Amino acid sequence: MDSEKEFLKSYSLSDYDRPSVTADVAAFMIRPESQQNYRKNPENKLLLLLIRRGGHPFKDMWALPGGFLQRNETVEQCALREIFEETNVQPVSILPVGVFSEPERDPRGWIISNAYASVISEESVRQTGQDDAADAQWFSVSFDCDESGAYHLSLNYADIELHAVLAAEKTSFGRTTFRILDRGGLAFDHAAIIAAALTALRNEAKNYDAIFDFLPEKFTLTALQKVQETIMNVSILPANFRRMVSGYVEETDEYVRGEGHRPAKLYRRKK
Amino acid sequence: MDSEKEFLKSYSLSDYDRPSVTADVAAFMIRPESQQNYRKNPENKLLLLLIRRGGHPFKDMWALPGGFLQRNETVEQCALREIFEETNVQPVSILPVGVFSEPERDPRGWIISNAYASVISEESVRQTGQDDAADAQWFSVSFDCDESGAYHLSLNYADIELHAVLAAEKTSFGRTTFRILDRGGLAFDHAAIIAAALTALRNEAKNYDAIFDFLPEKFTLTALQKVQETIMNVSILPANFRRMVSGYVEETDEYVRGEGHRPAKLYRRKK
DNA sequence: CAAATAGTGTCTCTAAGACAATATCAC
DNA sequence: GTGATATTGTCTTAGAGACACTATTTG
Repeated sequence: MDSEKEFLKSYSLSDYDRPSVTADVAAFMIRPESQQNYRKNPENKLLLLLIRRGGHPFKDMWALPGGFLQRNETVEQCALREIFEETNVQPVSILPVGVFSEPERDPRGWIISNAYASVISEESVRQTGQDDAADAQWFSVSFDCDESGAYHLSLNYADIELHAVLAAEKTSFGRTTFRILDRGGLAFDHAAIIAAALTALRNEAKNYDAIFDFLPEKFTLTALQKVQETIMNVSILPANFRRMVSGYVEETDEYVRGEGHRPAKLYRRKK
Repeated sequence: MDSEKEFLKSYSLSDYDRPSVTADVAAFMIRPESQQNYRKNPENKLLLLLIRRGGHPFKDMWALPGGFLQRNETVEQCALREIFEETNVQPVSILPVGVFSEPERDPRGWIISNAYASVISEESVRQTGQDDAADAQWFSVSFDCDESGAYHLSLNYADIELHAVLAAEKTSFGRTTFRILDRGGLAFDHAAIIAAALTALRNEAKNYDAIFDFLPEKFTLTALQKVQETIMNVSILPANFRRMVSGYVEETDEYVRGEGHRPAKLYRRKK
């Protein structure tokens, strides 16, 4: 073991060329949109946090929050730190999406990105009173495939509309990666990262793992169902949804009253 | 755009501290073990490629093949390159397993690892006539959970037996990560990487995506079933397995004869 | 009572597990 | 014929989709 100590003392990593490493986070939130009819339940909108770039490159374009990996932290911790710095919210869960390391992906040089998706509850953002800096905004998201097989990612905030076009490429093990055809106002390769993050999020939502973190601790089953429908972009019959999530939730004693219709029991995530 | 060019000219990444980045690959293969009775079909063994470390740190311990990311390649390309350098086989498919970036994971300094699992057919290894260097060997793998919840990873080659013990930790989105309790002769945090790779591989095998690459282009359904059983560590009734994979394979005109029992039709992966 | 959601019951259909039965070869 | 695998058919069961129905509240 002496020889190992000796070896490490003389060992230097500086001979090798090293990339800069970042963590970029696609932070999602779901916001209820109130209806005209007071009796109707609100519809949901899926939102994604974007930051307007203040400097070059891609100045004034929109990008995912992210930053450089620091010594003494893991890439997961870096992702959590970046999200907290932007939103003042500590997300409960982050989901690894992939590593983006195309040599030419960043004009500043050799920078590889570890991408994560994270889920933030609308309640926690409202409570922390996030300062509405003009350079950080929640964009509503739509992501669909057209007849020709091209994927369209639309992001909207106020009168700002970003529209990226991507091609899906099958890779090994049934995975898909996205190639950017038109980055549509998004910086770097972030359109491809967002597409991958949405795909990962939908995959997780299949087994109800990704949906609870969008909501407060106690929720109605209808609210949970709307979250699921918003993420997966499908519609589900209430009877079937209740049966399917019944194993993942438990009742509380509380009800939501005063909505112009039958009160709904509040549920909690099981275990 | 002039100002962007100007900015990039003066931009330097060298102000930031940067980690070294590696790709480490858990390369799996399945080898048929011939039986006493010539009439019986062979049993399968799951094998993993390990390299004996020639230098410090962890000198003489066993490690996954891997190496430093080079400029002008992606981490996937780096993983493929490393596998090719060790086996002379170009694997068809690699599966991202995760990023391992604990600050203290490598005594040489700040080195983060991108882990991949890959699948190699026994046929391709046999054809390329891999040189049996004593420092690169295929170990048979067993990975199980005991009653107390601890995971045991056993790797065997000839009289070498490595036995690592790990604890599973639930993380967000129903994912599990492994913490090493006893690294059992494996270098660095590679026991945890191997555990994560096996978990990822089993997940992919569920939808029959991971099993075809273990076999040559044409195969019998029984051979395919044995691969599935070996990876998932379960046993399946032949009638049911045939029904389940029927959508993923297509017949050929060829048969395997001379095995002491009814000839089996050869199949091919569909599309 | 009307409008809306909350919640239950049940029929059907599909896919997987279990198992019985038949087919076909080498020796 | 014997012993092995190859292959097919069918009964059962679990879970998801469809849909009809009841329950409860506000205005």
